[in-house]
Amino acid sequence: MDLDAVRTFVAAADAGQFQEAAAALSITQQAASKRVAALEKDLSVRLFTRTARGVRLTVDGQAFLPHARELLRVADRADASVRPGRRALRVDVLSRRVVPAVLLQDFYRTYPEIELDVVTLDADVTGAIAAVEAGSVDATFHAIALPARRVPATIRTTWVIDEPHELLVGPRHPLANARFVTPARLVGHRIWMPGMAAGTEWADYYVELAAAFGLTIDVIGPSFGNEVLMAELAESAELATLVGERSRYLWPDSYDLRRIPVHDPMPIYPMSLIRRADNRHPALGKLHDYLVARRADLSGVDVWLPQWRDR
Amino acid sequence: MDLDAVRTFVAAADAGQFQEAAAALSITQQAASKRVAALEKDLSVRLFTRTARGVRLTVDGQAFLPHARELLRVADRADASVRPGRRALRVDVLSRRVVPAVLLQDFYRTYPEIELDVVTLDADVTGAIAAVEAGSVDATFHAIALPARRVPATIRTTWVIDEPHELLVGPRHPLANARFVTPARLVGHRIWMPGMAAGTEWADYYVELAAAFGLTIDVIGPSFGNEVLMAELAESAELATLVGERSRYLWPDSYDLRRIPVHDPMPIYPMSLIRRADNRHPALGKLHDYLVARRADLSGVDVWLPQWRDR
DNA sequence: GGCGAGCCACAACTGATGGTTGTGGGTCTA
DNA sequence: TAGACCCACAACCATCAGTTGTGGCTCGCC
Repeated sequence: MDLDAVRTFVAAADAGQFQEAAAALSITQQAASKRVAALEKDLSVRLFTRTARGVRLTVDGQAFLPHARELLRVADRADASVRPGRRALRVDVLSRRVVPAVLLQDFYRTYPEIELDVVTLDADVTGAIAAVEAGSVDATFHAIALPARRVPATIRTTWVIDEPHELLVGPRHPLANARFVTPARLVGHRIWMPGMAAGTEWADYYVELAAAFGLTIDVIGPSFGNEVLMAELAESAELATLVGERSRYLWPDSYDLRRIPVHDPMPIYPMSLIRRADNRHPALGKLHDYLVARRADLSGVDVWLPQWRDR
Repeated sequence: MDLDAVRTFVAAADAGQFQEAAAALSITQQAASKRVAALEKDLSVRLFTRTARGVRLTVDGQAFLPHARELLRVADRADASVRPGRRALRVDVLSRRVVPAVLLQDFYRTYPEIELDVVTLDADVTGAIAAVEAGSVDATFHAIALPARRVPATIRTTWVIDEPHELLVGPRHPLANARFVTPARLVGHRIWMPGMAAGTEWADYYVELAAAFGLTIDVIGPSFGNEVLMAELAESAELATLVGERSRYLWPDSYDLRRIPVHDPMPIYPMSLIRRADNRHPALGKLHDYLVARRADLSGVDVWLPQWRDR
């Protein structure tokens, strides 16, 4: 199926004749006729009945028309998704399972008319900022809310996310039925964070958290995927892991895992929206305002934040 | 943008290399490379970074990928919409504003996974039945519920809709604030049904209704479109029209029109789902059952039904 | 009734294009 | 260092999508 043929079909259906459709597409009437004939042959169905006054849709043509329009619309959007200047808002997230991705989905549900492309650069903070500076993405999320890190002058950051952490455990774990836990109560328990490459901001966070409260957080061992992690957790009476409150680690509800809130203090993972100061993409402003408005009010709550002193 | 190129792009993104993608599409590696290169040139953007081990998506490629998949999906659906044997359920309605279309939309909302094409044949009952017999549509809706009309043996009909009629008037009409009216109270009022070509089943219905209660229903004059009708109604202190309870005649809420129910008796427009007895399209059964289940229970209600004796 | 207007389809031609084979260059591995 | 593996470029060729030219059909109007 050829998109040009589909375009010609739609134009002809709108115009009611090939002549005018051809003119609109800057081709000859014969070319338009040929295109539609080729499309009809391809679909092995007749789309128009030809009359002396023009063309009229057949039943098949009528059924095909809305699909054809949809096809052209999608093609246009696909084109727009990469066309510099008019492209959709493009936001980088570390993973599609953690908070930023969840918030982006909520944002999209609130403003379905805003074109949004979510990508994962697989880069560290520096790489992501470079991508933002280069303009290949409009925004990214990283934990640079605290003063420890310098960013180029062209980059603007806004602290928009405070993600509380929860303990994720299986039913046989001693804390499985706790209503909440304090960091102090986690001392001695094994907390497992596989697949956390040392040096990433997440690893840094957990290392600092462990140091602050004397916890044992294993970042060793490669991750064999989240499926495996979930299965192991569900089985084990000792293992636990930490996840963001709004992260999506439980889609296959097949595992009987429990999320236990952590209080007093509540470990917060801070994240900023990072964008170029001169990026005037209208949707970017909306996203910024949306995130700011949704930011939780933690005043009065006893929270713990990392310092990232050594970065 | 060429769909074959898009297909190649998706295959290559999935495979991580051109070689394998090309094999899957039964073309040479060089052809695949060329296709993607052409697509990149067309979009004037780089979709892959080429390495010695294969290809990896660029940011643009990553953003483009979901759109590309969607594009192929839509193309497939478009194709299926006319491909005999595997095509979507195709239902004929007289107009997209009257009950059957509304019910089809509800049906689609209930079963979004069912592919559905709504067409308007612009034919009379006989023509519509012929189309159903020929298999060019799977079903149609017409007012042949009553015994007056014979249908071919291959055709099966089920009375599935009882549509009450309401009076539609502007704010200056004397009945504008009535909670309901009886047909008797409509005597002497001018009821306007423009665009009702004599001989259609709708015209027959209104003629019989007028005769039964001594109403004056003007079917004269061509319709200049519903916009004009709505505007005239909104202005006039005399004109009124009748519409089906669930019909969509008010989308531009700009007109201050009121719907007044008609009782004692309630004029009902009966409609049947008409299909071929041997049509085994699974969605057709679902539609049938859905409509039967939604049919209103009018037992105990004083209704008026046409006889269509002269057909 | 005949004639012109308007539209679509077929035919012949041609330049562009998408496919093929052949080959070279690059990187990773043994 | 050789071989495996993958991508890109070049040359070639068949097909195809566009063009112009023409004929047939159906209206509507003198």
